[in-house]
Amino acid sequence: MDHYNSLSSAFGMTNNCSSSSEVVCPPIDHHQESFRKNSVDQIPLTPNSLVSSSSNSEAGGEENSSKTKKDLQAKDQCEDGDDDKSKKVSKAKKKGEKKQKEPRFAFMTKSEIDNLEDGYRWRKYGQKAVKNSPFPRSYYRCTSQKCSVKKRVERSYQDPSIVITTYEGQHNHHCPATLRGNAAAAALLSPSFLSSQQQFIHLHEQQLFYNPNLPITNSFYNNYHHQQHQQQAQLGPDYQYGLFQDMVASLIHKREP
DNA sequence: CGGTTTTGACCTGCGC
DNA sequence: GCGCAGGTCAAAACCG
Repeated sequence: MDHYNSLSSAFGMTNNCSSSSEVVCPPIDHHQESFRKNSVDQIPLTPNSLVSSSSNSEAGGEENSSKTKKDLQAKDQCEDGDDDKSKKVSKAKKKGEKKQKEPRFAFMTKSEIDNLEDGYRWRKYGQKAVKNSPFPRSYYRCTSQKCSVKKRVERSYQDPSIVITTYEGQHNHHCPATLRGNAAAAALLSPSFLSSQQQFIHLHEQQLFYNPNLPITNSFYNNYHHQQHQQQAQLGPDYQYGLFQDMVASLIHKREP
């Protein structure tokens, strides 16, 4: 299990990933059925501001309300009796305190399945059309109470075969799932209170562990590297991927004679 | 019947 | 200040 440790160290498995920055993932190429049910290809991703701004919004927003909702919040919500304006949830409270962003961790997965099995249980709480994309973005929250981890899932409009998953926050409980009959994999995952970044690493480490022949090739790495340069040029210095380079390089080194 | 998904409205942040 | 886009809420619908 050598590469296991190398991966962890490459990512700096200590909890301090720079806050408010979105970390992207390495490309790990594996087509064979891994311990997950999905066959996937993982590719790097983007930083915090995923969406660029432009003009046309096909999403639009049916603003012409059909009056339906309205009263819902007006009713039990305003117990204070303040201005009806303040209705809505008290979510944004914390006066003065600017809501800090949780560290995010995003990666791309080549899969026909949108919602990838990651061992945790999620409840969908929203879906939005994404500007310039025909594919909607789905919002999920961890079903465990007291756990505030969220994830977003969307399909790349550039390559519809790619699913972009963004985790936000850190689980404060054990992994409840059994990962599709693979008890060993579940066992590996469960003892941790992992950040989403760490979770991702664990997943890949497990995949590598159970699939020693995963094709992590130089050509794949080069392709990945090229993509990273493009992404960085596009997204600026916040885009972090140096660790991934190290990690992938280390994998190549270990696997290639 | 309880948990999950769907879906339109609302909130918030940001750029102009 | 306004408008847009992303994110969230919660009633209703759906499903086991």
